[in-house]
Amino acid sequence: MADSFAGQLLAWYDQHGRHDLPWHHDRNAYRVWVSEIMLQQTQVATVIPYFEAFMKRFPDVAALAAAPVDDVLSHWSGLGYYARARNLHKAAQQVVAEYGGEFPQQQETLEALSGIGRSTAAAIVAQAFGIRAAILDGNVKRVLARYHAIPGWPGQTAVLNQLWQHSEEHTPEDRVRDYTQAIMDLGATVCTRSRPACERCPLQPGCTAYARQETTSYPGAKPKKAKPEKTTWMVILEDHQGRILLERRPPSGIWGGLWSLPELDPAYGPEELPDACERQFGFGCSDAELISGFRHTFSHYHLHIQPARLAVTGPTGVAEETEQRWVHRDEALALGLPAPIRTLLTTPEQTALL
DNA sequence: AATTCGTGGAA
DNA sequence: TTTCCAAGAAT
Repeated sequence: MADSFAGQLLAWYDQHGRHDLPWHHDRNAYRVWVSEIMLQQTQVATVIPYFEAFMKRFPDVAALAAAPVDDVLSHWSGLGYYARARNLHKAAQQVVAEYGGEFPQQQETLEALSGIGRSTAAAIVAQAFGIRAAILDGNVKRVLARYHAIPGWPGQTAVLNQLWQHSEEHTPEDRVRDYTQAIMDLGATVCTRSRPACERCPLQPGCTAYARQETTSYPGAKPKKAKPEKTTWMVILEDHQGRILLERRPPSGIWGGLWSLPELDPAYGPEELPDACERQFGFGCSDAELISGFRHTFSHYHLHIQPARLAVTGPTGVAEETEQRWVHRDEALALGLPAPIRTLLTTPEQTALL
C-alpha cells in the first residue's frame, strides 16, 4: 500500500497537502456541494471570498431553496458560468422537495441533480461521506496524463475515457477523502501545467512523462481555432429620475438569466439609435452619447461592446415580452450584473471620439 | 461528440 | 498584447 500510487500520494499529502480551505471546516454535504460547483473551471483563490459570502447568506440547503433566484445570481455576479448558479438553486429545491433536505449519498442519485455531473458527484460522495468514488477534474487529468503519458487532448472522448479508467484504478478503498484532496493538491501545487516541480513530486518514480523528460507535452493541447468577432450596442437608457433600464437576458447563451443593459442591432448607426430605441422600447430618446467601446474576450469569441447613453424623453411604459426593470445604479449593482456591465456602470463614462 | 457556457491570473 | 486555461456540466 505504502508504495502504491495512492500510498505515495497520501504520504505526501499528510506533509504538504492543503488542509485548511474554507470548505474543509464544518464539513457537510451542503458546503462540499456548493464549493465543488463554485470550483468548476474556477481557481481556488477566486472562489474563497464568494464561498464565504454565499455561506453567510445561504447557510444551508433550505435557505438556498427558499431564496429568490435573483438573490442567488447576485451572489454569483463576477464568478462566471451563471448556469451553475441557476442549477444550484434548482438542485437545492430538488433536495428539499424530493429528499426532505437531506443529501442522497449515492453517486448516481446526486448526478441526477441539476449541475452535478460525474466528477462533482464523485467529489461530493468522497469528500462529504468518505465513500469511494473516482473524480476527474483538471488537476487529475494533468497528473494522470503525465503519469501514464497519454497522448491527445482530453476534450476528445477517447482520451477522456482513458483518463477516467486510470482514475478508477488508482482510487483506493481507504482514505478516499484524503486521496481525492491529495491528487487535486498535487496537480495544483506540484504537477502544474507549466514548470512542474518534479523534484518535489512523490509520483516521480513511476511517472512516464518524467522518465521521458516530456512532462510539458501532456496533456495534449487543445486544437486552435480563430475566435469570431461579434459586435453589439449596449444602451444606457436614463430617465429624468436617473434610473436606467435593465433587461433579463434569456436563460441560454452568454450571461444567461442575468440582468443587463438592453442590446440593439449592431447594424444601426449611432444616429439611428434614438429611433431604434423608440421602436424597440416604445418611448422617445435624445441623441445617443457614445461611450468608449471595449472588447471583451470569451472562450470562443471576442465581443465588441459599443455603449451609448440616451436620455429618455417620453413616458416609460412597462415591459412586454422581455422582463424589464427601471432601477437606480446602486440597485442595479445589487441585482447582480455580468462583470463587464458592472464595470461599465461604475466607470466614469467618457464620450468617445469615434 | 464537439461546442458552449465567464472571469481573472499567469506566462 | 495575446493566449491559455482552471476542483466540468449541459447540450
